[in-house]
Amino acid sequence: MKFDLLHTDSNSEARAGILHTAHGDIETPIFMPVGTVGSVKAVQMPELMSDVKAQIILGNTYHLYLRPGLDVLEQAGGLHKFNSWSRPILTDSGGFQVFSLKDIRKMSEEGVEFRSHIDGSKHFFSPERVMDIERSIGADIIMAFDECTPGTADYNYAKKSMEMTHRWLDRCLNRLSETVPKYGYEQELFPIVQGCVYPDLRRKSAEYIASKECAGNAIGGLAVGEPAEKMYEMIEVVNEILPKDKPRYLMGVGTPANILEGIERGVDMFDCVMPTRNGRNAMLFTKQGIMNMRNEKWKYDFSPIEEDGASYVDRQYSRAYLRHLFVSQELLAMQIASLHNLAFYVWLTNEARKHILSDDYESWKKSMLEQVTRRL
RNA sequence: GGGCAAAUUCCAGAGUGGCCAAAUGGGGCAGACUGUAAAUCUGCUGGCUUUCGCCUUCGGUGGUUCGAAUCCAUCUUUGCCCA
Repeated sequence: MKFDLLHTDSNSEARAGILHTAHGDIETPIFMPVGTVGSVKAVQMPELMSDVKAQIILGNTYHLYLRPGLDVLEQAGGLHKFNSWSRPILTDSGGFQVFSLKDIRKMSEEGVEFRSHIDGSKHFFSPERVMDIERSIGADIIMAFDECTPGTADYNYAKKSMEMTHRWLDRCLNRLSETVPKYGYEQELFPIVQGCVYPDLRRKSAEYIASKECAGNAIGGLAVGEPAEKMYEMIEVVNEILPKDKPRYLMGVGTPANILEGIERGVDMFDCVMPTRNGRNAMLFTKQGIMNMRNEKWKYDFSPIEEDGASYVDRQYSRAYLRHLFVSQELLAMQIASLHNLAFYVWLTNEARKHILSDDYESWKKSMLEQVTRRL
């Protein structure tokens, strides 16, 4: 896996590059749709390819391990073949579930015991086990098993948690060195910086992660309860240390504004459930601002969803029609909204890339930021 | 023509003397959602007022009572049964 850094903006840390993987190239900065259980909810693969123009999607180790299970994935020949997504895939390790499923898991130095959210059964995730599972899933980029520390953690907890995540990283790397990919193409591990909102911890973590010289590096434990300003500050602290010649992935972020701010601070890759989840819940992100499609104000608005939107659905359907679909709880509403939002997110990062390459990212970002944060 | 039953706030439907502006569900309106336990969750839903509170409302009218959605009389409407 190779990363070509094409250009860095002269007025900020914003970068444009290309990440080469076994399943194709990824032009950065990029937004990666989340497909937790092997499917980007409410969106078909052909739509994801040609309408959203997604270059890479995510899967989740914890969820795929529980369903469909490793035997199915292995017999299918890996996740790419199973879900028929031929472009790159990244799997998150289950580290986020350590955070989001904190009530049904027990953590120790050895690893994490989850009680399945589906049937309550017990499953033990050690760093070694997670690497084996990610081998079986067969993503191009596999994330290290970490603890996603809550943004509200105190210093001592954050420090201990970070140190354990570092030890887990070593165990992940060891396990990977002892095993080989199952499906004949390379898999690269991205380690994850933690350290909560504490600059010295973040620096320490970034140094440790950088020292491993992995193919790419991730920043985790952000957008989990801390103020946005803290998040931006932590990105700056970390990106001063993470190598410039490797892609930087800000995990789980975020709003269009978060993404523009992240790019400005040198982040190359983003993922977030927001475009799909909020889309299913009737929230549309557009370059003019945010729309709640359930609102009565769209009832008689027969204009296109977004005149110059990034997807065909924006011109195919009117606001009044989409509102009708949401009010009627029609499945098509979620499909249209998800497709629209994902297309917008990918468009936003592609547009950022163009402006980085033409060296006017800062001025473009400033005007775009004003627009996307408006409420329509 | 006779008998019985019922009429409640947008809808359905509880409530049968004060704890009732009135349960619950639906609908409506608004908000939340950041490496997905989420097609989920939260709030509001008679009017006025910052709160206290006041006013109007349980088919119409007239009563009984300190007090009525609740009791009585009558009218209207609807449903069911018998002819």
